Amino acid sequence: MGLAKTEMFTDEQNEISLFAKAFGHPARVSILQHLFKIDSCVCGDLVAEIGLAQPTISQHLKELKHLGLIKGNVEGTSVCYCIDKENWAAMKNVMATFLNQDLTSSSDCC
Amino acid sequence: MGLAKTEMFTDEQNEISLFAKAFGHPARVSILQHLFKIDSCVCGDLVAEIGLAQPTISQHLKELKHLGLIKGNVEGTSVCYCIDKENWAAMKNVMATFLNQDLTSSSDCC
DNA sequence: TTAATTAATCGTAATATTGCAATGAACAAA
DNA sequence: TTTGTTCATTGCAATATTACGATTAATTAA
Repeated sequence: MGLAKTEMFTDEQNEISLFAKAFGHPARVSILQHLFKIDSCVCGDLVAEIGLAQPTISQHLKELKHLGLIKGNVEGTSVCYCIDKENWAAMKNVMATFLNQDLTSSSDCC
Repeated sequence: MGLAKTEMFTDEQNEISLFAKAFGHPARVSILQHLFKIDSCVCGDLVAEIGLAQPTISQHLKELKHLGLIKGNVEGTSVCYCIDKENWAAMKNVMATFLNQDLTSSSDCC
């Protein structure tokens, strides 16, 4: 159905999956890496950097902004996007907890 | 179009997004957490644990297995699934590199 | 004002994902 | 053998995602 039944999962599970979904497209991974690299950016640069049309980039930026991972400031006719480092750190904690589960257990059973 | 143009991104970006996509559904997050928790590999107890139909769980397991994050051994009529810890560790390295990008830079620009 | 620039939004087509009923395959016990 | 159990696969319907042309909104410069 394409519909995730969020009510049957914990808040943590839903949060992890929402963050993961944001990284689940190479264009968004690329956008985030680029924003980290140059430390500040405008949308037009991203359109040139990544080979997708301007509305497509804008749509990906909107998703990342909605999740709080980036923020955008209007500067004249252009918009300055950058990583929201506070929220990024919070997201990283959530993801790290999930990814580091294996530290507690030890042996392979199968 | 729903089609990711993988050829315009780096192998690393595509790999990150593939792993992230696997975690982009709460059911798969829940399956992985459960497999970690009970450590001894359960089988279709997952169907009881999570509130989804057996074919749905089986489909999610197939995706996780295809990515190498879990492995399954047939034991009589049941199948024993567990985390592939070696591959999990490799995945964790890839994801950690992506998530820890912010450690190098410092100041917020916007 | 007008023109140029930049990015968001709208509308829509193509594709992907999710979920499950029905069925099938493999195995164990009777 | 027959029956029951467990899980995979098939086939579909419902929904979500992705991409982009066309347009709009906001701003700057002339």
